[in-house]
Amino acid sequence: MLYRKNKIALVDCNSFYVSCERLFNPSIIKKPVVVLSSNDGCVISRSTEAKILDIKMGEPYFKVEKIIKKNNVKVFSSNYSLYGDISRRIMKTLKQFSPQIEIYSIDEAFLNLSSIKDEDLFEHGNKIRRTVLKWTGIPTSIGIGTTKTLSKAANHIAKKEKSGIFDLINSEQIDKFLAEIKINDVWGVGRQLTKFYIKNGINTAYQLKNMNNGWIKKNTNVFGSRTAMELKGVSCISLEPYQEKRKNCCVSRSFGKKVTTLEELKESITSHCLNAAEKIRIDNQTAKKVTVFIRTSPFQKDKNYYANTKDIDLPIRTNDSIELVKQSLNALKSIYKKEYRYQKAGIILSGLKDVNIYRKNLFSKINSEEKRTRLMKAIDHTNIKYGRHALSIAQAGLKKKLNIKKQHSSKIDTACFDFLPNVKTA
DNA sequence: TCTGGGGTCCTAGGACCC
DNA sequence: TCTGGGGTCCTAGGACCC
Repeated sequence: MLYRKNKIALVDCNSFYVSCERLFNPSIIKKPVVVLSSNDGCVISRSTEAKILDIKMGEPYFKVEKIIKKNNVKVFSSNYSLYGDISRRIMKTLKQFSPQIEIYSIDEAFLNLSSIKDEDLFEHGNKIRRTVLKWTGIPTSIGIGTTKTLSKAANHIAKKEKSGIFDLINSEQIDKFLAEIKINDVWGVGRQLTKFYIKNGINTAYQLKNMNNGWIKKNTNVFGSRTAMELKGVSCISLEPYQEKRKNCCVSRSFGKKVTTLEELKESITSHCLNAAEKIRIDNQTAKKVTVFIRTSPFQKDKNYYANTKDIDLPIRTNDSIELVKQSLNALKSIYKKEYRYQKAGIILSGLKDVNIYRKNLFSKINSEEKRTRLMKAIDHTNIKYGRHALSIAQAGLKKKLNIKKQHSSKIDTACFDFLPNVKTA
């Protein structure tokens, strides 16, 4: 039997959100820069210069504010439509290098490079990096291995290499490199598993690779054993080039200021619900269940903590905004308690299925249903044409934007000519 | 004072059936 | 009312990812 080994590359953008901001603002190149999560809550992207200042990933802004001010770190609120737009351009570029591509996240993709000769892998990776940089302006790192987990590990090393590429396939000292990767940096090993492995004397990727599979299976689960097998070079997690539609759709936000009244919560839930409904309509899906959740801040330990969720099974699966809002407001009323200061509210639509799979419900009045479908289409159309929230329903409230902190926005809009970056020609 | 948002998959346990 | 064994399906909660 002809055996062909897999060759998988993981392409990962360097400090992706920061790099996107730099595209439109060259003055911050080589300067310390961070991008904050929504509500300017946490640091979610850092330039190399900011990492050196010991600003950690996920750290709350207020905790690092001193370091930031002192070192003149540039701060940006996140601009997801910009990042999404740049991401699509990058993925389109990557597709030219392998039709077998799995877009894994906004800034990462696995590429199947099995058709490339071993000796050409490094140069091929180089070409990918150069092209992405030239066409989109975003720097990347590339790790190459025989399994997804190994390509992730290789990427970890690539981040520290000057070339930005690391190829574990042609490396004669795979074990030496794996020994340098800490167990918590292995893809698939999170907090709990790290704790467990360290307790059992497993501190590096190399040690995990050499553990007896029976032991791992017995003490963790199939996930744990898959990760270990993949480190051994046995492919257990296949590349998935086809993007499946989502199975759940969650829209939630923290409040800029704590919220106490039912009225305010209603506004936020309505607005989240409208967003979620629009998302699943775009994907041509309907929901079977809607879940509403609210909670107070989990960080204020001395104060009363309250968190609750309510599921509602929909009698008929739907993507109708008006119906979904009605149901979710009912759910909200059943869990709202007035003595609390709420920090976050959200909604989850689940049991999502393609519209076409389910025929129209036999008992619904066809006429009114079709009218409703047309109304939803009209709303979506108008919002695409005139901007989000051009059409909404009254309950969503017009004041809600006031309650979202976004002090450092670059206000870049890639759909607007005014923001085209300037290119100096030599 | 201030601590993100959106996903997937696995597992255990309950409900139900024969 | 008591007794057994085996199977499926569903769901909540946990762990993980970016």
